[in-house]
Amino acid sequence: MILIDYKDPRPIYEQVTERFAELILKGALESDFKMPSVRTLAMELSINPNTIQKAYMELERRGFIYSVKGRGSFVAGNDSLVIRHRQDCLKRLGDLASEALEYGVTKKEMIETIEKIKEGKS
Amino acid sequence: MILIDYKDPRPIYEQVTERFAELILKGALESDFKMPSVRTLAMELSINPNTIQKAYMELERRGFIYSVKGRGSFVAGNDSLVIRHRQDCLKRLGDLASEALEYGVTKKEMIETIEKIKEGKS
DNA sequence: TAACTGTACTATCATGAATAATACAGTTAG
DNA sequence: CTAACTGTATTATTCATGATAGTACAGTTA
Repeated sequence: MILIDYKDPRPIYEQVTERFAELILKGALESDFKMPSVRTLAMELSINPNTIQKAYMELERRGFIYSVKGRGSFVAGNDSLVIRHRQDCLKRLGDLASEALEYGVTKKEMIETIEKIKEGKS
Repeated sequence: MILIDYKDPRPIYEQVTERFAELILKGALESDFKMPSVRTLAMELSINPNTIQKAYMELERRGFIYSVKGRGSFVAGNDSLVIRHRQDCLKRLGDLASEALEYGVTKKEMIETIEKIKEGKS
């Protein structure tokens, strides 16, 4: 479910955070799904529990999960998260396109690039 | 010409590198323009000469400038760099669009976003 | 020749990521 | 009830990286 890439320059806690956010946003993890415990996941990934704790705190701060002392951490309802993320994707795309325009890339080229994308190539 | 943003999480040498790359790619610095010397620029920015040295080494590695011991560093010819950067922009845009597709953003939304961009809004 | 250039090297410091080891409080299955 | 699990918090240590500081050497130029 989670893989750590030690060639990735990003810190481990960030990779874990992003990976779970991705799974939740793509609907791979249902609402109220019980997340692996901090200690269990740390064991599985052969890393320190504090690193997982940091990732879970960040996921909770961003609304992806909720944690209950003694019970565990669970996936939060994700409808508004999905909507927010789509808006964020569009914003990032617009920003990147604006930048590309400044470097001389044309809107036509960009639109053609998007139209050429094969759907479902994950 | 160069400004350091201490709120930017990126290291200083990277900010300097990216800023010069931007100036060169946008044609603000002509070929063979003499770059400020390592020590001069360090003085101006109130940072360490080694930090500028690192930025210039990176700029040279990426083909933006060339350095001559005793004479200085100079902007390299930038035609192929510009072409390469436009291709890179398009690739990044395509990658981001592919990712957005996986999160449920439609091509139509993306294309509309691009079409709405006001040109020359830098 | 003096003052400038790039380049290289070593040492030091601050910061953040990660580890390590506890500790405490709440939950739950046996 | 209790043992074993949960999340959470805290402190100390290690390590890598960015940045600073100081020095040195080689080449250029007015």
